[in-house]
Amino acid sequence: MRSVAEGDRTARAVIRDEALRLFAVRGPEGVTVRQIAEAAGVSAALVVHHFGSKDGLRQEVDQYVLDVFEGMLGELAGEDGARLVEPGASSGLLSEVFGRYLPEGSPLPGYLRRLLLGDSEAGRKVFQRLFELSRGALDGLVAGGVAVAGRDAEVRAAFLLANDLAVFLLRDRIAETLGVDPLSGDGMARWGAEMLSVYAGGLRASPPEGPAAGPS
Amino acid sequence: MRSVAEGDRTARAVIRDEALRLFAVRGPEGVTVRQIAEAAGVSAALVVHHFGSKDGLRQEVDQYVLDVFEGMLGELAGEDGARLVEPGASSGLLSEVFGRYLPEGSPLPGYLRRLLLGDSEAGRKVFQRLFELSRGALDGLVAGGVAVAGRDAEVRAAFLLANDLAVFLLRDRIAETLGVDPLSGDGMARWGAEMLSVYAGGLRASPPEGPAAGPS
DNA sequence: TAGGATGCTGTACATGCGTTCAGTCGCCGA
DNA sequence: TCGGCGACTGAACGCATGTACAGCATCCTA
Repeated sequence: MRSVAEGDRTARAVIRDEALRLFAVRGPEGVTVRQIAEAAGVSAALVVHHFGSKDGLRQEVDQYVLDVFEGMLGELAGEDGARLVEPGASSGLLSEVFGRYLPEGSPLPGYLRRLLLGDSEAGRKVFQRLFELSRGALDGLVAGGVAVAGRDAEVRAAFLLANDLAVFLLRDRIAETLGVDPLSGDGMARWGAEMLSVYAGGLRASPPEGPAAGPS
Repeated sequence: MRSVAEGDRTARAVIRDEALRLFAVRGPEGVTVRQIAEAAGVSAALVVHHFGSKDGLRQEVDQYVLDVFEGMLGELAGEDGARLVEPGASSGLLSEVFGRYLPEGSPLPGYLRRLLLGDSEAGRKVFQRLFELSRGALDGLVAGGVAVAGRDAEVRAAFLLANDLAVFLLRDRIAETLGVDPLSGDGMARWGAEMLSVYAGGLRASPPEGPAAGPS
């Protein structure tokens, strides 16, 4: 038999994808080689055959996620950063990217979450890249007159990025407490409205009245 | 021998404390019973003898952390919530609490981090409690005229809480990228200044000039 | 059409895990 | 003083893990 299973992906690709899916949910430590093999419909020995070891597989999945993510961010690069704080924007940069490029149940967000919270080299890269993006977006906002650099533009950009990531990292907790998933359409509208309101005028300012309408 | 080791803590307490320390760094899954026993200077069998099982130990550590944390929050309850957005405040509620009640190298923040990010019942409780605190603080700010409730006070409180937790959850990544630990004295001053500036007047507003001085 | 390379499997092995168990030591109430 | 009791240990058990290995089937090449 010649390595074709599950459509036309090679068995190698199927293993990689199943590993990605399982790693995203339970983390590499929480998943066994045998479980990955079963999910991919192959033997445990084949996993080792293709990737050398479990850690080799983990590294390859890391790299794969990095590449896919970079591809998504690359498509975004040319756009106007000022969209971020404009009417109708989503509840953040990441939600925007995910909502646009990933299907509903994609394991990528979960995997990236673990990457950001762990201390892998891949995680550092992702954060560094996001920070550069945030830094650039802030510059765009300043150029557009929508924001000022503040006394410390680096810290201000990091503050905005951290706030953005917070919704993503605490999604489940927020959903439980608020009763609405902040990354769903409904949740993004409510979260985004408050976020934009604060960013536009601080805590003293009221959000606009109309549904999901931006500051004049 | 009568169960006295490491000062006057019982062996049981020593085991609990060492487990807390190790769990905070590597997570319960990443620590073995034998490692906990060695760190506590006892046999692995004694760990099981006192706590029934590894999971029993984990549950007890969870409860212990919950109690200590609740004690810290209780002492804070009577204070004026408006302190949060006032000049000289720290870079957030949690940093404030930790800085005030915990010694430098305390494992508690790390443990709480894992609690908040995992999906344990204890984690849900902690977040719920913090949300109530945030909700109350927002009410205090509104009463003091420093903020408005917004169109959706629940979401606004969650937004403020999530932003606060973000610094805490992403501490390492931020420190690497910015070159300064956002929870150190220096980092808190810089982070807090930008945070307060945005909360006071939005992204269009500049932070004040003086070092760590608040809005007029 | 021979033969080597490649995809793939079942089995086996060493290791480390959580847990059990029989037994020792020292304290304390009767 | 003695008998029970709780703290505590070393050794062992069953199990799951990551990995190595020998072998089988299929394909590509010469």
